[in-house]
Amino acid sequence: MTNAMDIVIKNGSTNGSVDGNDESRTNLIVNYLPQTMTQEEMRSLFSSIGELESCKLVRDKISVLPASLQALNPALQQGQSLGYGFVNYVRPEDAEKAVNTLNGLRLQNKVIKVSYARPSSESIKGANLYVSGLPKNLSQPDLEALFAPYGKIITSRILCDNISDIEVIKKLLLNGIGLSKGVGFIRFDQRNEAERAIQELNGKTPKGYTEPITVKFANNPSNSAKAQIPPPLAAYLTPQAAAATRRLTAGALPSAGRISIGKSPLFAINKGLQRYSPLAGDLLANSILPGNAITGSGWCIFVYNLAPETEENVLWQLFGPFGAVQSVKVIRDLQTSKCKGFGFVTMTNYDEAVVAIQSLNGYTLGNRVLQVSFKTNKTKTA
DNA sequence: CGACGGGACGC
DNA sequence: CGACGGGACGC
Repeated sequence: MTNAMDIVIKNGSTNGSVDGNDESRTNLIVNYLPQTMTQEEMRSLFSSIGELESCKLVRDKISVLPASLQALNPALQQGQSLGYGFVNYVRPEDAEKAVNTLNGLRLQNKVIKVSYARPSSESIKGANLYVSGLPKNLSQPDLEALFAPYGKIITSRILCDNISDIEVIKKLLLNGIGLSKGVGFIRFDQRNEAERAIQELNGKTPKGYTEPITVKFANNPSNSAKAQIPPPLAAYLTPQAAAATRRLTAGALPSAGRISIGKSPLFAINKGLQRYSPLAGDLLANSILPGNAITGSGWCIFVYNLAPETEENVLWQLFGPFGAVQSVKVIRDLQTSKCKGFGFVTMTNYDEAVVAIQSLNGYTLGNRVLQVSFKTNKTKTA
């Protein structure tokens, strides 16, 4: 297994790569891309630095869509973005410049990471560890320090509780309870480094710790066998929507961690969803699909029972905490300029729109109970 | 107890 | 208590 063949670096014209091109100084890996970013958008961004040899956004190819629906739109045939990709420049100096200027760039709600891709190799796969039983006050540097003796750490992370409502924040502020769930991830450069860390740390109580920790290989994200969507519903869903639904079904709340304290109102997740929307379609009504999905222009949300004095900023404040908001619109009477009682909000990401609807439908704003749902196709003329 | 805009292929 | 992440090697 130990093979030095793939790490040969020479000054001359030859090297260890298969195709004879040394990519070690031109090929970049880009991580933490926004979910909605396409390969062409990625190409556009990185082309601004210099000429590209290639650009590849990695997508999952697992399809939840029947072939008949995919045939409607070629874009649906591709799986959802896995949030990372590769950019290979023609010139090493451009690659270097891309790392220096684009690493850390904020795109939508993400901060992208741009770094040199490691040479593709079997030895670097499956080097991600799942660690539990960590002290709640352990910092990320602490975690890395614990694992550093066993190899080169590529990434690390400590998971935190979802902050989905105001109660959690209150607890945090009043009691100073830590966010950490006591679990984290460590990705090593090499799998054998990860294996050694397991041998040395799993079940052990590190110095200064009071409890033993668990260290094992992290689950492979590709085979997360969570609740599946019933076929009739899946037939209407985009891959993104299906994935979001899977997460919701599994009880996980997407978009956690983005919360704006002090920008009230914040909201408890609404329990009794349906009764506030007697006339609205379901959350996943077929009337909203697949038109929105195909045009890719965002998810339009209908907001009803707004007060006559309502201004646009109210809608921004209501929906902003849930994710990327593209536009808001308060519908007004042309004569009086007073709000006619409803408005529209377009959000970029389906899963964020779902959470916003779930959270805001039934929410009492002033003395009015809002009704929030995906926009339907109703027209005034009816 | 009433319910789904308006503008428009754009640098 | 356990906890598996919006995404790190070309899905």
